[in-house]
Amino acid sequence: MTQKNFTIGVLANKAGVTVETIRFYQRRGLLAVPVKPLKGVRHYTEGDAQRVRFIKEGQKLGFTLDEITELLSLEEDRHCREVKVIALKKLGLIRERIESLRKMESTLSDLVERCAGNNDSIACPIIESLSQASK
Amino acid sequence: MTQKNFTIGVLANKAGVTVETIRFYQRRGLLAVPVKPLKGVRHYTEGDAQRVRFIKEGQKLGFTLDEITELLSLEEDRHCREVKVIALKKLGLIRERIESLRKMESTLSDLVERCAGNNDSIACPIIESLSQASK
DNA sequence: ATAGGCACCGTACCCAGGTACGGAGACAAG
DNA sequence: CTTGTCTCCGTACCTGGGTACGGTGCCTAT
Repeated sequence: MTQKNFTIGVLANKAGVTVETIRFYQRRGLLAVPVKPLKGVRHYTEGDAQRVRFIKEGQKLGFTLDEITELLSLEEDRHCREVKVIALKKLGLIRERIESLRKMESTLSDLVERCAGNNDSIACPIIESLSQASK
Repeated sequence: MTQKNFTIGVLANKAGVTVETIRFYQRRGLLAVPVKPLKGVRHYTEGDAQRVRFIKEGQKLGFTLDEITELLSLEEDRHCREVKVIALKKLGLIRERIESLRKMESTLSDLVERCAGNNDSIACPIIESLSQASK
């Protein structure tokens, strides 16, 4: 379980990232740097691989590395409440971003629809709209 | 119309950005640098203010500065077709982003719902999910 | 014992869209 | 005519999440 059994390159491979990314996570404090024997290279465990996968899953849900650091610190013991708070905040942010993009989508699709797309029309509605600066 | 009438600070104010931003747009080639009289400061026109507002409107619709540069170059004459192509590409990207965020939102809201939020439960579904690394 | 391939480490660079700093010149008010 | 506020200009820095480089050390197979 605590057995150190593979090198950084193998760890990177197992977790689906590059060696540079592992080292980057170590610098960011997301991943511990294992003790280096006076002669030889550092050794990593299955737990390290699991941790990197946790980070990647967190990113897929939209969490930043700072948030993931916090989530990792809440991994052990019962911290459901704290975790839920972080998740709800992220959920709110995601919904805001969706709403903001939805507005862009709506305006832009309307403009595109109104744009003939031939170069004959009096004026391009898209250009017109940008020039209006309606605020 | 072509009358040069105000300074960079006034331009920034009119357009709702900072002086630094104006200078940044000049470096990026979005905005021309007016001739500087041998003695004195550069002067800007209402057209410059209009152009900065165009840039800001473009950003609100999700366009990058590079895309806005292109849109600005298509402002004059009839380039409706080319403009529409750019807008459609952007629209596609926005829709992709919405879809990606929607998936996050769905997964995360499901997890949040399943999370009791008290620290008593056996295991936090959110932490569990991140640890699964289901890919 | 030596060659090739990793590991180690510090540091610099990438993207986008700015923001900040600092010295020097210009200009308007008092 | 001096003081204070702009302007001008080059350059460095910021966020986030990495990617790249280059010299050296270590390990393994031949």
